[in-house]
Amino acid sequence: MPLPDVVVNRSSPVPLYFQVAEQLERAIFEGKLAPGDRIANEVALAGDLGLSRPTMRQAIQLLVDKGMLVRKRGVGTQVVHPPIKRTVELTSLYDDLKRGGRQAETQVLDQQLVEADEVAASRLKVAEGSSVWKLDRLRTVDGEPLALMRNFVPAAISDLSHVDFTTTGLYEHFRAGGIHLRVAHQTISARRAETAEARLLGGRKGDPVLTMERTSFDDSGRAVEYGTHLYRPDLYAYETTLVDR
Amino acid sequence: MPLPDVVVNRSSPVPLYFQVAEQLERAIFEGKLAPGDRIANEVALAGDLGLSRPTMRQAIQLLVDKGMLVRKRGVGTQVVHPPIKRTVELTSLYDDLKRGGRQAETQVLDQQLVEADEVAASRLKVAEGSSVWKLDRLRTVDGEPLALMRNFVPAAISDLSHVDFTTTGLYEHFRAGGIHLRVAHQTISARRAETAEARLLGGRKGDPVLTMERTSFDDSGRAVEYGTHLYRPDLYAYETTLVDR
DNA sequence: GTCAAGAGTTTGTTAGGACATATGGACGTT
DNA sequence: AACGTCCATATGTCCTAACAAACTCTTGAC
Repeated sequence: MPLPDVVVNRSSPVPLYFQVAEQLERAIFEGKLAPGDRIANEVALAGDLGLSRPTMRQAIQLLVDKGMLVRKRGVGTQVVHPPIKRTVELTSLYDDLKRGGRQAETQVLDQQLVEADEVAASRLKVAEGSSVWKLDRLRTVDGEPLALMRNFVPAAISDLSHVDFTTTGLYEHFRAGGIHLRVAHQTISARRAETAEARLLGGRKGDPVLTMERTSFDDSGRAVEYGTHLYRPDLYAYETTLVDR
Repeated sequence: MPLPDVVVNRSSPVPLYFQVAEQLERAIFEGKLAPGDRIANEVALAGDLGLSRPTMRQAIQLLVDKGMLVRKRGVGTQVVHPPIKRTVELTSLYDDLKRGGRQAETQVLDQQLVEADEVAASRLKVAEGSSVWKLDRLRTVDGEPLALMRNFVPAAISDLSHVDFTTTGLYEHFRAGGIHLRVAHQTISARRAETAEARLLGGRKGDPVLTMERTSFDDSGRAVEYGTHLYRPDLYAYETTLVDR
């Protein structure tokens, strides 16, 4: 019965369940816990670590939600995760790339205040014709065009007039302004690139592009951002982990 | 302070937290709780329903994880969800369409035992050359070709020899056989259709197609199914809700 | 030998209580 | 008028405790 060497620090401000989850996650990524391995039962684990069972359960639940562990009543908890990639989080492409250590660059094509059209207004739940920021960017990685991104942000949410988006990601700007993104709805599909799009993405008219439409909400439930993005499918794929509860 | 009329049935086998979550979810979908509304605090809600606070929290947490509610410490819990579509669950396309009340039909193009090639073997974590079922299907909706699906299932997991996939979905077959899918890894992108693919999907060579690669794991952590699917992007889009924890 | 009943194991659900911490507004000071 | 402090509020974390339900394995009957 593999029982990883986890230790908790009670004087740390980091929640106990989170400390445990982090260490278990690391153990799985490092291969100390291999897929198929069963971990000790909750009661024993809690006892060994000097924690209560609910706290131990909370730690395990976090990893279950990430798709790294599965529980079965009467049986135990087993490792599933094939150590490929971390769960998709609510971050922007910019953050993703930056963490991956790749040379991401952004070109701002357009950045101005416009009147919201019907689609943007309905997605952002603002009145048609109201003031929204329009932001067109081209993202390149290692010199290669990767994504063409168009975003709308209600003027009431944030002022983008003096923000330099060649060095700052949109989500990064929100975080700095105290706006905490919590939920996003996404729709992913594909279509042919139009002439202007293809030129910017370094391809030809009619090339297939991956399309993503996204609306993000903050911790007050306000719609904060609506975007339509185009990706070059030969350079980008969208990865997710689904977990059944 | 909107406080929905929720009632719990203690003699029901359905967990209390789930009963509460279901009714809150319905209230949101029916518009009784509008986006932006704040619900009563956990302690009051628990008291009114005769539940303990942990149970009430569990109910709310379920909806927070679904992206329908957001919590803010010191402030309260608010409704986010724009009542568009339910969360993406770990179901197959067949289930999705069936629930949508559309006329989904399946044509089995190929269904045989083959030796696992390198890719399938590595995804399914079986030895290269070992026995796997190969299943090629064409899904049509309302008479229109929608998806071309290729799936591999290890022979050790399930015997597909006598299964009629024109009437049974793959996931449905797993459930009937006592295999419970828990986690799936997906990669979504796009490319041009090849000649044979385009013909089956009712288009032309070079048409853009949405591609999805998926590996599913059951509640023992076993890889159960690996599939590569092609979708017609004019008829299908992949929708998700991301939630930041 | 086969199958069913029962015991043991492990997660699932629920309760009740306590203290911590972030938020926002009220109030008072500068 | 602007700023900072304090307090009420609501969620976040953690604990102890108990019983329920699902699964596995062993035991016993036929």
